[in-house]
Amino acid sequence: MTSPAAFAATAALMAEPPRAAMLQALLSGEALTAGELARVAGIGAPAASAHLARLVEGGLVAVHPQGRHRYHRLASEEVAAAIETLGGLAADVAPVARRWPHGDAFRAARLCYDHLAGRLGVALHAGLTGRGWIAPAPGGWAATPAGEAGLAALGVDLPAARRARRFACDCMDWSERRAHLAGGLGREIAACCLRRHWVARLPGREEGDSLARRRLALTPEGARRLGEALGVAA
Amino acid sequence: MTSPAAFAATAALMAEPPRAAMLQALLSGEALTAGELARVAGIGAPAASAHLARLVEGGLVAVHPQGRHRYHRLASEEVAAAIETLGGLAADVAPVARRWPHGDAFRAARLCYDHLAGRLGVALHAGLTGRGWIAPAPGGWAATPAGEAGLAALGVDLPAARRARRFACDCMDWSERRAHLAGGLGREIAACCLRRHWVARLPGREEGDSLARRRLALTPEGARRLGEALGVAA
DNA sequence: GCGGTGCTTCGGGCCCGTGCGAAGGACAGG
DNA sequence: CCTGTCCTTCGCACGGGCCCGAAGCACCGC
Repeated sequence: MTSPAAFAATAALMAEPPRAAMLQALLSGEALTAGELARVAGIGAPAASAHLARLVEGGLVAVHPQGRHRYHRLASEEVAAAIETLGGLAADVAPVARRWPHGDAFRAARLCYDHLAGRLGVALHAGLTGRGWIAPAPGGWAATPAGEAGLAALGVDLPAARRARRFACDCMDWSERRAHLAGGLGREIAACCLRRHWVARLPGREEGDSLARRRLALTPEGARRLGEALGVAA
Repeated sequence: MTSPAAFAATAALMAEPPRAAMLQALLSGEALTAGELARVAGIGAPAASAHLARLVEGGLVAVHPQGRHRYHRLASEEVAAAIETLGGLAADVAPVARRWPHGDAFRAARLCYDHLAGRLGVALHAGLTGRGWIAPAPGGWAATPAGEAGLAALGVDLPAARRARRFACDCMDWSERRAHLAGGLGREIAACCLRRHWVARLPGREEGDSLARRRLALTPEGARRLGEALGVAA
C-alpha cells in the first residue's frame, strides 16, 4: 500500500476520459501507436502525446519506438488487473444507461491484457487448481509435476512461461467475481489456445469500440480439448 | 465494463489526495464521522463535506446519519477490492521513498473492509477450496455440505453469511497476488475469528496513520484451531 | 536529397475543481 | 429555551490541467 498522495497520483492517471479510453484499448494486449490511441481517445495528436507521456512517466504504459512509430502497451499485468477491477466497479456504480453494450458475449470469453478472462478464464483457473496442476506458492502459484506433464501435452510453452517476471498469479475477473490466471503461465496458455485455434478472436464492431478486439469465442475443437484435459465446459 | 467516461469518473473520485486518504481510512471497515475523515485527510470541514458528498453521489461511500454525527462507510466490498487493487498498483509504480512503512507486518494479516486479507486471508482461501468446503458457483462460490458442517463447527454464522448480497466471491490480495475470500462468508469468518480471539487487532502507531487500524495478528489459539480445521500455518 | 508522415514541443486560452472563511440548519444536553 | 458541537451551504479566489494551432524533429520511401 502507498501514501494517499501516490495512490491519488496513480488514480489520476486513469481519471480523464481520454486516458481511460486509451487504457481500455490497451487492455486488448495489443501494442498501439500514438496516432491510433489519439483516435481511440477522440483527441488531437498533441493532447494524446501529452497524455501518453504522463502514462509512461507514471509507469502504467511502456513504449517501444520502432522507426517513426511509437508503440504503446500496458506496462504490466498489474496495471491490467487494476484497470479491469476499476472497470468492474464503475459498471456497478454507473447508471445503467452508461454501460457498454457488450454484456454477455463479453462475459463468456475475452482477453485481459495477455491472458484469458471471462467464464472461460475462470473455468480454466478452476480446472488447473481442481486437478492439482498448480499449487500455492509464495507470490502466486507453481506448477506441480502432474501440471507440467499435462500442460506440456496441451502444447503450452512452459519454459517461456518461466521466463516471465511472475510464473502464475491471480487476476480478478470483474464479470465473474472470481480469480482467473495471469502471469507467464496465463500468457502462454492464451497463446497456445490462439495458436491452435481453440479460441478465436471475434470480429469486432468497428471504430471507436476500444473493447471489441478483446472478445473471444471457444471453438468446438477448443471445447473438446479443454473439456477433456481440464473439465472446461462450453 | 463501462464507457471511458464512467470509468474516468469513478477513477476521478480516487484521484485527489484528500479523497484517497479518506478511502484508505475507510478500508479498515469502520464507519467514521465526517470530522474524523476531515482530520485524516488534513483538510477543513467544508472541503471534507464536499468530498464526501461526491463520494456518496458516486456510489463509493454510504452514509448513516446518527444524531448530529454522520457516519461514513465504504458502499460495498467491490469498492474495497478496487481500492486495494489500485493501492497495490501504486505501490508497484511509486518510487520506493513514497511507500508506506507498513511492509511485512501488514502483509501477514490485515482486514480488507470486512474480511481477512494478507497471507492469512490467502491461506484461508486455499484451505477452503483445497478441502472442498466451497465449490465454484455462478458469480462466486457456494458452500458444499462438508463446508457447511465444517464452518458451522468452527462457529461461523452461515445464515448471516447467506443474507449478504453475495455469499462468497474472490477479492484480489495485492500483497500476495492471489485471491482471498470476500462476500458474506468472508465477513462472517472474519467476525468469527475476531469474536473467538483467533486473530487480534494490533495496536497501531497512532495518528494520521490511516492504515494502522487494519493490522491483525494470528493468536496461538487461532493458529491451532485454523491449522487443525483448514491447514492454515502460522 | 526531398516530400510525406508520425510524433513531439511550444504558446496561449479556457474551464473545472479545490480550498478557505463566514454564515446557516440540525441535533444533544443543561 | 439557549449554548455548544457537528455538519452543511454559500461566495470567492487561486491554481492546475486540458485542448488546440503552429512550428520543430525524426524517420521512411522514392
